[in-house]
Amino acid sequence: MNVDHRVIALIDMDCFYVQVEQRLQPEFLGKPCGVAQYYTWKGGGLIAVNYEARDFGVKRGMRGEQAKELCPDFHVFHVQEVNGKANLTRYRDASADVFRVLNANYKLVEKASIDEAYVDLTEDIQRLKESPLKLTIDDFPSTHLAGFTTKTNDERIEIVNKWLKDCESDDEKRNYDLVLGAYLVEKIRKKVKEETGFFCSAGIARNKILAKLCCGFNKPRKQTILTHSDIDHVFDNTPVQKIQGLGGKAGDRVMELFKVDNMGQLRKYSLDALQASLGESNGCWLYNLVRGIETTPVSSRNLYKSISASKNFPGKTSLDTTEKVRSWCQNLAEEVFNRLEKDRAENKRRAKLLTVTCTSATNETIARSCPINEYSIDRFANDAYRILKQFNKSPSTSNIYSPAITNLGIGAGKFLDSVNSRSIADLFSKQTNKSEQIISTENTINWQEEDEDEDNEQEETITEKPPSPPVISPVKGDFFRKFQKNDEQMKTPAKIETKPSSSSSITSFFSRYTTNENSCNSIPEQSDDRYITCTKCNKPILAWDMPEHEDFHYARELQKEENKNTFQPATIIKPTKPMKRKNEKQQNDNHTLDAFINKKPKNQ
DNA sequence: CATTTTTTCCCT
DNA sequence: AGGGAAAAA
Repeated sequence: MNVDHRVIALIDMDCFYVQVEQRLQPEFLGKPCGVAQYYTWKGGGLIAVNYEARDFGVKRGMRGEQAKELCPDFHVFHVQEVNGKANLTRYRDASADVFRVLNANYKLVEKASIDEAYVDLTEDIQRLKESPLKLTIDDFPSTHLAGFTTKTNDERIEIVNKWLKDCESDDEKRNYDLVLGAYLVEKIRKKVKEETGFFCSAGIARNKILAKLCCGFNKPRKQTILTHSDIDHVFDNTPVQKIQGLGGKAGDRVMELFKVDNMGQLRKYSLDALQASLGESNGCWLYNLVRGIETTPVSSRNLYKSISASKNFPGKTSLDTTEKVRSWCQNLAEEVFNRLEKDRAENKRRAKLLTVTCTSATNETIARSCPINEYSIDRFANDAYRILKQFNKSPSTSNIYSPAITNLGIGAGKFLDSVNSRSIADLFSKQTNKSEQIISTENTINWQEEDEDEDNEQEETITEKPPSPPVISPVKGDFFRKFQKNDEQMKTPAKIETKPSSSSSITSFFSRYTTNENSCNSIPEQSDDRYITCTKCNKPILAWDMPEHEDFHYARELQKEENKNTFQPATIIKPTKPMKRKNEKQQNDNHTLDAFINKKPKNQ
């Protein structure tokens, strides 16, 4: 029962941003609409278009003005602007409305994007089986079967009815849990509509990739089931790029390498053939997928791992003075701060790492990080600006910033629960009594001191609930993310491209840019108080990595403990990796991939 | 000059 | 840590 007897749904809100705006202004329901960011440049760029407008050929990415030409009745909603920057808060809040409903009804919900959720229904279906119920076509008002195109509702009913009959008479009842899954999804979608006002579509299948794929087959306001027996037929008509993870360069490479354009054509390739070109992990993943097998679990995570704000400054609008850069640091810092504060209140956690990203007019992107010691707009803005100063090539006497910045972003991540994970770990580990030296340095992550009163309470209650066991992920379905291009024959001479040599990388790297203003106080030299010595392994660990590092030790201990008692039956995973032992796996992968990448000749 | 703004995950 | 791919509205 481990193989793939799960039932997974992918729920996707229909043209979500448009629905959010229409909920606020219902008079636009039923009319062709879209949501655009900004408006001065050709009426803004559309990031969402509803189905009424799509009938006129309006597409995402178009300009508001262009949409008007195609569809004179088209209405453009504009994303809220704060300090001259698009602000997506309204949609994040609406997203939270949706997830409140999903989470209230199901335990295993994974937020896949602002408007998409995976739900693992397997257990709910088992429960449902205990009290049998008689389902009729009326329980499936918006359900379709993948692989069958129906023009009319009567046709749809005929198909679905036949399928329901088949499932009942099927002795093994292999498909019956998909029936129940579709039934549950009809119900949850109705509930979402009732409680949020939003319509959605859904796909129901035995794994995430298939659920995601078939969700797109009937939209909007419909759901589609993909049964095991229909997979071959569906894959014969599924372009490679339609598969999640293969929509970009990876998919192009697969098509080129194996001379295929749809998924079905990949069936004729052996596991070895796929692995030879794609590596052990990717080859295995694809081999199984083509046969309808994919084991990536639905993880129950609702919270963002990072919060960021960024803005493009294209062409003439690029940030070419220190004042502009300073000022936008302030604006972005303000947005990040506001969202971070809200997140702290709601989720009792704090971000520990601030990351500044910027793209220069030379089209080079850099990202640099520094620890967050204190939540404040000015701290974020100052830290960001101090980092950016390092990359300004103009003399400090000038107010010119060069090369000018065409994209600037500030983000925060590495969240740490205010209910400190370290104290939890300590409570459960053997030597409880020496946790004090972990956070002792002044310059490290001492935000705790401000919150002492509330922390005291929390520590008491901790003993009550044991920490959720570390999820040791099984053969995590890997995607194809290992393809890069190296075709920078461009005229842009690769600047100072003297790789930050392997040695003292950070120091040497910055030293190249500190011609003026070497008073970069918050990014200290190598007399590093950013490092803390781990008491468990005696290795120097970056301060902001310490909590994770601690978790690592903790998880390891737990695992040791568990291995004493239970024996792990080696992951039962299907007909996967036969030969190929662990012996040179790494070398093998790298080798084939390198050859693979370098081989690519045509790339204009 | 111009889809833009996010977010996550993988590779090195 | 930092760069980049992929995906979504």
